[in-house]
Amino acid sequence: MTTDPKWRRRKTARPGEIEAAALEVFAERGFAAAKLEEIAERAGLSKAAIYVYYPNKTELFRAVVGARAAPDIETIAAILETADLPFAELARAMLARMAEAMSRPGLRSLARMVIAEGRNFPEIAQLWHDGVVARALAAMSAAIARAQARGEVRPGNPRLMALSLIGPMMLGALWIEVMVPAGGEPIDLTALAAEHFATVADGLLIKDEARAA
Amino acid sequence: MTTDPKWRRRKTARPGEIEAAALEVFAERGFAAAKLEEIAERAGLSKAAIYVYYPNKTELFRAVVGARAAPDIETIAAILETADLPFAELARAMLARMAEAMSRPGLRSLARMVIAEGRNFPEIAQLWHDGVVARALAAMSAAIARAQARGEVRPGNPRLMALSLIGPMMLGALWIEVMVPAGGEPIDLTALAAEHFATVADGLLIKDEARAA
Amino acid sequence: MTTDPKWRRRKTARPGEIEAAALEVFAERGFAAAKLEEIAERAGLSKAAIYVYYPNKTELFRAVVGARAAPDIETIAAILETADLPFAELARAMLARMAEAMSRPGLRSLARMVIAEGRNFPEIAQLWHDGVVARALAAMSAAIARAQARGEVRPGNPRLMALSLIGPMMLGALWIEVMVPAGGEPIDLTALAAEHFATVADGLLIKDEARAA
Amino acid sequence: MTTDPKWRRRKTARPGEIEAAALEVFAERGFAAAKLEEIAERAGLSKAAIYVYYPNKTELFRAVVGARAAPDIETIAAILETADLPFAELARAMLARMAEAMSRPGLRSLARMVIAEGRNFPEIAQLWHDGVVARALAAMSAAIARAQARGEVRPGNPRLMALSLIGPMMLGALWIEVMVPAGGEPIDLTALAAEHFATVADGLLIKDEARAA
DNA sequence: GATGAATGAGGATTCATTCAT
DNA sequence: GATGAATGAATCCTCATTCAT
Repeated sequence: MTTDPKWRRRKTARPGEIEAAALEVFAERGFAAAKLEEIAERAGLSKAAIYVYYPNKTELFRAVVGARAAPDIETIAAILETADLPFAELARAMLARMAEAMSRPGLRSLARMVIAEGRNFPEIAQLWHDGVVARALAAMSAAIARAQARGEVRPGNPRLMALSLIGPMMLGALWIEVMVPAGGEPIDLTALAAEHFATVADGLLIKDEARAA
Repeated sequence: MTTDPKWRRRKTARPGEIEAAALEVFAERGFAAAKLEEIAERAGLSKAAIYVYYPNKTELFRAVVGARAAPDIETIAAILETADLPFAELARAMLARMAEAMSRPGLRSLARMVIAEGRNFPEIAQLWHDGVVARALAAMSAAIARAQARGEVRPGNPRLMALSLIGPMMLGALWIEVMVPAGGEPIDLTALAAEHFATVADGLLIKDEARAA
Repeated sequence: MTTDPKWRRRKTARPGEIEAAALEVFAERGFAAAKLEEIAERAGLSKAAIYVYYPNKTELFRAVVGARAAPDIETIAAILETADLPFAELARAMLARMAEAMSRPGLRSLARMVIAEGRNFPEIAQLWHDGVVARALAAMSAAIARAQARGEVRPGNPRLMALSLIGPMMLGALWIEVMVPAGGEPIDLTALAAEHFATVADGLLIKDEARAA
Repeated sequence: MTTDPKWRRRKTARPGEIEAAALEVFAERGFAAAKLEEIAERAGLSKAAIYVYYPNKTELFRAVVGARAAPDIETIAAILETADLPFAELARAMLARMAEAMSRPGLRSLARMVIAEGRNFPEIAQLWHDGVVARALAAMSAAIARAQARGEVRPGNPRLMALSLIGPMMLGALWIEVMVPAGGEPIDLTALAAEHFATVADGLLIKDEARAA
């Protein structure tokens, strides 16, 4: 008759499990509506055990939303800093990478949470601004500016151009997060990346000369 | 005995006042964290009075988030259905109109709220999908398809192209909503619209022929 | 078929009822161990209703322990300030009044609570110090000093003499509060006041023979 | 490999260390508000280790408050039972001893705790009643009765007279415990003992002239 | 219609206590 | 014996909602 222990010491494994469960629940319900009880349940421990690792709900939220996007951002920044590639290659690779990153629900719902709770958690918004969004935007702007200097890209505000590049991928991700569950037509982010690359590289309009030709 | 001006206000004005206050509070705090007490305070009446007009918090939220975007959407759709304009004109006008609409905090925060609460309120996400986003997207896709038929726009998936058009404006709006309060550099949506139009119309890349020339 | 209303508006009556119930429970259990639920029960309302009148447990405690002793103190101070009475009369009357005041459980348990919780609620200790104990002590010291000046009372530190006067009454009250419930022999405070007066009178008074001599 | 000095401490020292820490914490916070964690910290061991020595918080409290006053009581009782001393000497010595005992914070805060928690822990109140207070009171009453029989002390209820003797010292001790931390003027217990002795001596003693007469 | 008063149902947090190591 | 990890049972407090007026 083996005794089934009520619990087992799992000090090192626990924080990860809790954060994973918390990410799920926060993503599903939002910060305020998320119940520690549900997080605890999904993490397979008791409500009180969460307090062994985090002093309160807010800190848990911070830990969950904190820096999780960093790895993805590193990859994208790395691509953009590959200075010797022609800009077209850079842009295509970057969009493809974004499509990939945004296809996984993790980063996507994280981004949605930042949008949702940023007002109530200014430090989290700031964390993401400083650590994620502003960094990505800066890397992209710099790459564009370099390409302009090389004569590959037309003149214009590089920061706004960077928004032109990223915007549709973000919109696609949010669409998947918000509209698809509400019955919206799904979007293939990879296809979007390809189509958007074509648009951004050469424009939508057929040139008059071409038409003329 | 002079009549208290509070009581002269027509009864019919009340729902509008409540919804305005509610929009503010929901936008600032999110659905779950918004308190009816605060809404009532801002609307200048008592918590209980809200229940005269709305059966509960959720219905109030629905009323607030429900159809508010419709007028803006109508304008945009109207532009897009002006069939006889060259696509370039359409796109420029539409982007300018979006910049304008997103410059006012109302629509912007509404959009953010839909993103934030869509998961918890599928019907609201659906309402926005059906009444706002999908309609706008459809109108834009149709305009693109017509332009393709006229030979003004290169071949490609019109829906994805529409996302390329809208995405950056949405991103800009969310940036203003979420990142600027957290210390992010502001964005001029009008400038973004112009720059994005240029990008989308002719692309970022300088053509080899042009370079050669 | 008369409906039995779940509750009735009692705005003005309520605070008093709540404080009475709270005094009981705080006195029985101490601050930390007192449950709002029990207070609510005894006051005949719901836990949440307490929060209509007091923002939290601590404030309720403050309200309960705050100034309740003031009336009794006024009486005692009034006696002591009757400057034209011989000191022996003053002392006898004051001790009798104290016996009376401490015979009612209200003030007695309040005093015990101040002793019990003073460390955890410094402001309450201070409130009692400033409003009750120090005032009484000062009034008594002043009366003694005046009596010394009149040659009725032997020389000596009036403040310490005042403690000699009050101490036994306080001890008697605490005995009733603490030891009697634990099986201690009861004490008749009135008898104690009389006996203590006799003890103290012949010790403080300069003997007639001595004065005569 | 040097032995960690922590482990050299003899096991038997532990209960004492725990009780010392517990006394501190119970005195500072009261029973209910005292946290085992804080006691453990101050005792330099883990919360769980306390359970090796005491089955629960209540028992620890009992152990702490239980018999600690006994030595002091013994001294006082011994003085009082020195039957051959004149009562004036007895009283003076006893008051001086009380002043001394109450000048140390240990006994003083213990007394305060008994007053504070007596209601919630009747057995502790009883323990103190039987082992400390009633014993002291009985010894003192007996001494007074003997002095009355010897004609040194005026007639009257010896028990009430004993309260007259002890009361001011108790009040002084409580003042130091409760009011001084709240900004009250300090009291010199030794001076109080002297002054109170003077007050009480000339009041309790049958005057020489009277005896002579 | 309007509101102040009241409440029930919850949810975060705390802490004495237990258990596996 | 000692402890870090874990938990269950509270308990405070909040807030949407209801009701008598």
